[in-house]
Amino acid sequence: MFTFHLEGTDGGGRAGRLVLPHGIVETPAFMPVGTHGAVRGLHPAEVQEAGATIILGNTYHLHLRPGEQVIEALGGLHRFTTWPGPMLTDSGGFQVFSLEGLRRIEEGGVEFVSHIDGSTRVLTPESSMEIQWALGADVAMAFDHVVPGQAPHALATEGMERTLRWLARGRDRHAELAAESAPRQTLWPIVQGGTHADLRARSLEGTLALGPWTGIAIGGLSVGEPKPVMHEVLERLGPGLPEDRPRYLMGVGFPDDLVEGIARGVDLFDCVAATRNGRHGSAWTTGGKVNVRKAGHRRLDEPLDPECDCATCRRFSVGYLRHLFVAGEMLGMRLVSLHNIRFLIRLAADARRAIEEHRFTAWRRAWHARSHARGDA
RNA sequence: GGUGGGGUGACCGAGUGGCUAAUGGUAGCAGACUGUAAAUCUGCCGGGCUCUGCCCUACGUAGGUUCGAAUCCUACCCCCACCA
Repeated sequence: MFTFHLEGTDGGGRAGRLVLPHGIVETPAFMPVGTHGAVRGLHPAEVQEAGATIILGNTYHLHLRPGEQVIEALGGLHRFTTWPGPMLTDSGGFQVFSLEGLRRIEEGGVEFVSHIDGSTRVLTPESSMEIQWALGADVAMAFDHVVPGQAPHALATEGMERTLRWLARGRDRHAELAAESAPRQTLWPIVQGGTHADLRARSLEGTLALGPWTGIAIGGLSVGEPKPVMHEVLERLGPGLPEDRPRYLMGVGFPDDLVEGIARGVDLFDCVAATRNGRHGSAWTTGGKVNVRKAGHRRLDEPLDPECDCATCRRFSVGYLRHLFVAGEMLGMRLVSLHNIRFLIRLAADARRAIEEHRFTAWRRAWHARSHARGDA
């Protein structure tokens, strides 16, 4: 349980197999985000059919609504949502970042003003573990302090050091909870440190000292810093990361980010962009980014991406998708969300195959050539 | 036929002498979105140009008053309500 087998490496990329209580995750893999216990707009069967092996839930949001006690009473997050495979819950640490005007950070924990009813909610490293334990995902994440990408050294230091102190507390609480029952959930730490090389190094060192861990996450990236900076952080971190543990780059990314992350040794990704952009009518395709709503698509009788095997592309024309968006039909948002998650899942699977077949560098080069041809960033 | 109300940019609808190419909203067009406070947000939205500005056209139609009119006056056309 909670084991990771590195099955092959090539051109910086890693092909692996992560074994979790609810199933196996072949890596590299993209994990769709289901904040409220649902990948927004999609039926679990659709998410499965798109090839997802593991999805996320969110501690903060599920704590607010419906509350972990309710989910526990209904059999835990898996039974509640009917998602049969592995799940991972984010700790609420990202909400410390994203809900910045609605929270106050103290050493003990973070006080949030609920955006739902204005009530005060406190999340601590310990309570985040208790909530996640009650939710019962395969993987729980440490409660961290995420700072913006432009954070100066002092602030990044504060967030990084606090993340380490909170990690020790969360680890201890999680161990207490886990000691009371059969193993069912593992806890992964999160490396912070912003864009500062020295802080990232210290964060990694401190994190490993608090281990052992069954996996390790890299947080605080794609939060406003330039892309080359993110790449550099990953490159510097790589050599220090245990080879036999999965590496999870949190909150990333766009298609190019997956390719570049994989090339720098990342095994797991998650990102809301697939579903959010999908709801907003923006699709990733092998031909580049497509704005489904564009007027020029009115009479386009072709699939979004002729190379895509998703349920949307197999059946519907862009002309129809555009109509759904213009008419405000929710089906349009669902169909493009579905396409986008399939696109990222297939991208990761293609990369995996290329690594297994030792042609990852060429595969990556070909990807960028196409990327360049279509003028993507 | 009479009386009263009204005709504003694709649509709805503010504006009642200068700060008005004309508030808002809708529709339309384009863009953004990275561990989801997001089915959200931003920009453009009469035409033209030698485009940090200039010119033309525009508030039912035609004329008038005024330095200046979508705003005041006259006539006409059309719409609505009520009365005959």
